[in-house]
Amino acid sequence: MTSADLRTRNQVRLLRAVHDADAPLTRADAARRLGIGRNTAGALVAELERARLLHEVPAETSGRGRPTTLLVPHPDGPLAFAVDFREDAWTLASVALGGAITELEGGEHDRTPRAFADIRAAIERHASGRLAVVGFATSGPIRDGRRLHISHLAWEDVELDDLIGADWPTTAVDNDARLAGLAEARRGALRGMGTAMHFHIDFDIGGTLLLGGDAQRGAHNIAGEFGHMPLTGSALRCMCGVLGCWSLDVGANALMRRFGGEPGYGTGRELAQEVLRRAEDGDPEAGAAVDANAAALGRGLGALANALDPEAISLSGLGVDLIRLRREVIEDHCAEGLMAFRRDEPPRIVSGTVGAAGPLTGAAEIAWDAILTEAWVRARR
Amino acid sequence: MTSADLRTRNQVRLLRAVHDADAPLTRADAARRLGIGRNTAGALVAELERARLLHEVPAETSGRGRPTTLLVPHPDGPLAFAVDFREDAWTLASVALGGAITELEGGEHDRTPRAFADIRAAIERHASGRLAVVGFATSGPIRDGRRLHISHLAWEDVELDDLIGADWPTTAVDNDARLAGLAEARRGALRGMGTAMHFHIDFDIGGTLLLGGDAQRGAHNIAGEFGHMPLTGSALRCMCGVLGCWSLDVGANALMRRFGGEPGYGTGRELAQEVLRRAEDGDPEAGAAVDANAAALGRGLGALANALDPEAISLSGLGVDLIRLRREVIEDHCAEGLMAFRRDEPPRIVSGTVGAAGPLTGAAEIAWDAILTEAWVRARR
DNA sequence: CATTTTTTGTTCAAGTCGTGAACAAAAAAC
DNA sequence: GTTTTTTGTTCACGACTTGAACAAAAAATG
Repeated sequence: MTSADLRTRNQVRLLRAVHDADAPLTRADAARRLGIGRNTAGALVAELERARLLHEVPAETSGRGRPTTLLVPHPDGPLAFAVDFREDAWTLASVALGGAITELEGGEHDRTPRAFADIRAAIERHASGRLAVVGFATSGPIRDGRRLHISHLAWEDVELDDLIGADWPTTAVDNDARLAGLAEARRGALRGMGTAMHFHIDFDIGGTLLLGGDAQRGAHNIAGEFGHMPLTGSALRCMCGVLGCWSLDVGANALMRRFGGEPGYGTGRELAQEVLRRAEDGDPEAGAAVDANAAALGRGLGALANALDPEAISLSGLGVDLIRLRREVIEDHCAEGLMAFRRDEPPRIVSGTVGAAGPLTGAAEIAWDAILTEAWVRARR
Repeated sequence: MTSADLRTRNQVRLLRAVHDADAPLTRADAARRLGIGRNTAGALVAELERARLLHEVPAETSGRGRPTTLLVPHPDGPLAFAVDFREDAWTLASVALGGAITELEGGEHDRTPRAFADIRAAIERHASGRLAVVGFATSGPIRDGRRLHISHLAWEDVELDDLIGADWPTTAVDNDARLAGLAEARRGALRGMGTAMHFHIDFDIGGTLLLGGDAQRGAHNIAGEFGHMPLTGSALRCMCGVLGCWSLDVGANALMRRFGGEPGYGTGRELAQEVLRRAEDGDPEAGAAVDANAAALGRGLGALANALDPEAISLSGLGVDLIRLRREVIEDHCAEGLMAFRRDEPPRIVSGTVGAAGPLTGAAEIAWDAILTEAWVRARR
């Protein structure tokens, strides 16, 4: 590492600070935050402005002192696109430095890999020279970052390379639940935490362990199937091939099974919503089902907290409803699952604040992660 | 970060390379490994020699070319001490740069916190000006790095600060199972892996998740109680206060329960060894017990692999015996617990290679981690 | 045995970088 | 109108890594 690399490194740190801040940073602020002199900050920013990575606009003054400038994305700067590919629809958005999301287009799809062609066409419709990296969120595990297993679309071992081909822009792909967790860690309820977890509860449970603001991927990029641990003593066989998965007792599938629906990825989401609504209105049968769901959720969270000791656990999807309707049930059963000596300091269980935009937001984050590197910035100068 | 810090950073990287290498590095080797020029390496080493952090000795020549030097610990360089504090005994060792361990002293103790005074006296007997940091391995969770919970010594919430006082040398403390895992990750069976797990099986199971060669600690430094997740459907209540812990079915306590011993931390280790011996000799009852133990172990490992996707899982303690006697049982039940799509690529289950020296080795690693920092090296120059 | 090849150590000029100090600039407070 | 506070700018300085060129030391070659 030469002294020139030092410069690049500081520029990346500066850009990262701008990207991560929730309010625009002033130049003097940024200098303090990075622990560098105002002169150095000036030199860094000047170069970044010339590279069209950062733009300075006058900041409205506040308090005394010479007025400073706000560091904002350059109007001709790089953009990340983010794609949220769901089971029957997709969304394409553009994301500027700092994380501001502009939805560009969305569409439904026919559940065949052809959908990727539609998405690529949409990307091309909106792409300009400013497009730098596409972040892509999809459901299902993505083994080694290349092979898709989306069971409810009956995509088994679909090669990602075949789908996106060589003519796509630079792309960073990851799993939706994991990206939702990343979004909470970077811009939501888990911000600033060293150890945290996130779970998305839909038909079943997917999640991720978040360490220092990064989602863990595992050795084959398929970490996060927490729903497929036998945490609640179920005797049923899960669609994944294992006996007794936690997911059998938590999420829409568990509600459907109880109310006669066939577990699977069809219209069950409406049924689940209806059960929640009825429970909210006082229907005892629905209430019992929601109780059981919340209890199983809490029990599993307690077990996981013993092993991984998160500071907080955020939930999305049905988890938000369960917290709203049954916080106490979740927390009580979580406490029961906690080792006695931990019960005075249980993990905080919170609703995610990024909400349904989680996968899209997380996709934007991994795209910007690919941009905010020394290699990329060095090449841009 | 000024250019002077760049120098320190490179010196730390150099020292780290020397420490991590399994064979002494030559100066030219080190330069290549760090990607720096021979001239820079020469300057770095000269300064480190002056700071008594590194010593150069002529390397026996091999192949052609001008002979080079071997980078070895300086004879007056800093030393780490490592302590392994077990339930009834302790060991004190001295560890040089590179990880070479010299056992200094050991002793038994009376299971009261007084043991710490003995250990401190031993440290003082052996300490010289070269002692830099003491790494300390103890059983039981250490909440926030300060409060000990060693249930089988009936130490509940013992304040570590009271025990080691202000007059101890700089100390890095951590849990023994976690340090055993760290030892495997740094110098054993898990070396070089991005995601791996280690479990120590004694009376029950303790373990750690290893990411990029580092053991995860959690938000309150009490991560790793994987044994207290309900992975095997037990209906018993565990000593920890939770129903159905994995540890109830794996380890010496499970064997003792089966053979009439009272679960607890007494003499059960001999009983467990006897059961293993009898199983090895073909005793059917003992064999069945060992089978059950191995099956429960494998089932839990499969579940954890779904969630955390380790490349390999290493075992220590009884786990080594279980692998030796029942590898197939473990692997079969692990596969049953794995989601179907992962079964063609299961985590490798291996015996740890550091063995009983795990906690001591891990303690040495965290001590050297505290030395091999930019702040420490800068202060030393 | 002399020469060539290979590898490593050493020296030196060149190019960068961040710093700290001093000063200028611009606003608010007095 | 003056003082105080905060920020921007300039510049000399010290420190670092690099790359090239050359020296040194061993093995290989003939």
